[in-house]
Amino acid sequence: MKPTAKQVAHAVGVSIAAVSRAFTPGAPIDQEKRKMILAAAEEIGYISPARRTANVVSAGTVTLVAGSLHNPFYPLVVDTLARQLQESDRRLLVYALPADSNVDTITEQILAARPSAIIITSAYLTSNMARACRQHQIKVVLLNRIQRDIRVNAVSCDNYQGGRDAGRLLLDRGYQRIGLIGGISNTSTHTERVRGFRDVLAEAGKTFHAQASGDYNYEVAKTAAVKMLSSANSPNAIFCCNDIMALGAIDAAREKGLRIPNDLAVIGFDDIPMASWSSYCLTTIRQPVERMVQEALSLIDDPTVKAGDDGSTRMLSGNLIVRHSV
Amino acid sequence: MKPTAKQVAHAVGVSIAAVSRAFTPGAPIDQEKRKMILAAAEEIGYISPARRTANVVSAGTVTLVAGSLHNPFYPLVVDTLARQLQESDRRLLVYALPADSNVDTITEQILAARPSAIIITSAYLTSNMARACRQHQIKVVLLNRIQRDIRVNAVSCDNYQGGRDAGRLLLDRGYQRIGLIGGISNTSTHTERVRGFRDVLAEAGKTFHAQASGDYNYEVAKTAAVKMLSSANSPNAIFCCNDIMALGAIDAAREKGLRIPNDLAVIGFDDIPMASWSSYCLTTIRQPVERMVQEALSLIDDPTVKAGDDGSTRMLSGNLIVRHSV
DNA sequence: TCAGCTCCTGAAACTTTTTCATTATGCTAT
DNA sequence: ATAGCATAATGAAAAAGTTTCAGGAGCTGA
Repeated sequence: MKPTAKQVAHAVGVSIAAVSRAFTPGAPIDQEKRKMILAAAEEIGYISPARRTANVVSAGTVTLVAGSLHNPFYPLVVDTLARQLQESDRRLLVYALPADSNVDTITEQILAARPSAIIITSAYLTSNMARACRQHQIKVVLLNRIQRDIRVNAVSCDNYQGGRDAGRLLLDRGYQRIGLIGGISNTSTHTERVRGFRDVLAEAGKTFHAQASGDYNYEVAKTAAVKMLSSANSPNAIFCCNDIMALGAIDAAREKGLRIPNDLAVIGFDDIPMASWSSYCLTTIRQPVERMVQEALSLIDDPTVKAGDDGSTRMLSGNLIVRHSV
Repeated sequence: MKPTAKQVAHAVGVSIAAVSRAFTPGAPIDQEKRKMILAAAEEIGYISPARRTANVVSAGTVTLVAGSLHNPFYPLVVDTLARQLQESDRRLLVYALPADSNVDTITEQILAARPSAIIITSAYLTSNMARACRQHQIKVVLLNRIQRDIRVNAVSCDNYQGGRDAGRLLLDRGYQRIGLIGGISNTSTHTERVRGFRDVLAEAGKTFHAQASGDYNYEVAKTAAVKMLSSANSPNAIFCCNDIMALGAIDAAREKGLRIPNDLAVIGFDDIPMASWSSYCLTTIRQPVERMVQEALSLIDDPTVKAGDDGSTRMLSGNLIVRHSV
């Protein structure tokens, strides 16, 4: 038997009309009374019809908070997510963050839409927002981001292992002067990839021959690569923390007349569509986007995963895709 | 006096229950009868309560139907749209169409969410869907698409003029053997750009020196360019109907040892971020994405533009961005 | 032909919203 | 102080809308 307004009215000792008003924003009713009614309604499990239809609309909606879509990896995520949601008859709500801002700037806006689940990628989850989500019973999943200070659910490629794989390949191929172009230094993707790469080099008794920051940006990485390749005794292999930087490095090398991979080997990370373009044939670590998105959604769908709980991290291994740039 | 279900019921000659059912998805009612009721309701101006509350919820949400996000131009649109909507406290709902399918495959899904406005880009609006939207009082705006058979609102870059500008530049620079790599032939972007380009050449008494289809795809365009450049007496300038194809053409030329622009001039269309990468420095026609999105939203916000009305087309001029590929 | 089935329907029961008359409350001008 | 007035909150009842239910129409297969 479905709970009705009548039951709530009886429990609180008011008229049915009062219950209806309690659920209507702007209706003339005492705030104290409204609170009591809302509390009683929650206890009994009564949901007003208006709220019911609103729920139906928002139930099938997953919210994605993305950073800039300039790195082609993220459109890939959006695309995959949208498709997978469509298959299960759900919708995708997208927020794009202004460059280098954190989630807080639009937290209120996001919460106002009362989403039932949020996927955050390429942006920091602040403890502020984490608390708000916990309070509102909203599930949060970090995608391609890991954050140690806030214990929330996260899905990520095994960036450490990916970094190791990249390093191992370069070592196996016998490259001696190995350089690194890093991403944005306070991101988990950057630190983990670098750590994996460094560890495997260290195990072989090697260190970086050269090192620079590329800011996860084509132009910055290209400039860094030019500089790196201009030095005497320049590296003959470079690991770039993502693909667009790797493309920048390749273009830099070509401008200097170096041939890939004969004069310089380049390896990237992500496997964006451009990596397979025949001009680049970039060797890279493929992030299993399809499966990452699947995992993120399964975390959201899993009823045993509660909104307020401390989360776990699901780590998926990437695939070394060997093309011709190494 | 607000229109009621009773009036509708009376007008059609059915029970009030039937009217209620007509507005409830999945309720058992004859489709013919539902249509009649919906039509009468529209005439009388009756809106079901569920629809009414749903409207409030979805009022701040704009739906975008995009094709594949593989062409970097579309992530640009998504990004811009998301930001502009955020500024006015609204949300963006994204649908991604599986490659080469039309809107019909997800029409029902889209309509089930009861959007108040839809922006369609990179996908055909079928008359089917147009009719459905008209029935549900949903505003539709085509972005970067024009369709002559269905009169709906559209915002587009002036592709014809852009094609002309491209042609003029090549003529002014004195190129004699001019080739064309087209996009997908039944899109308005393709036909208009080609038409403008062809017209300006014709006015100078010239025709295409070579012509091929690149399918709006890097690899296809690159292959086409290789073939085009292998023929005896190959073109020394190529207009590509969008930027990724132009990048393909440049890469093809370089593989054949040609230098840009000395041996081959290439001009694209869109001005995607990669066009400005220093390896390409692609000369191209910039689509004014920011303003296109603005116009699309202003069409949606303009209360004098009615959902069911025949629409108008707003044409914005593109900008010729001269870099070093011509 | 007819039982069995599905699908559709209006009446009626039920739920919720809205209207309306009433009361309570507080403020102002005398 | 207190009459006069405006405002807000309330329940009863009317109105509006949804859901249930019993039946009827049409189809199908024995």
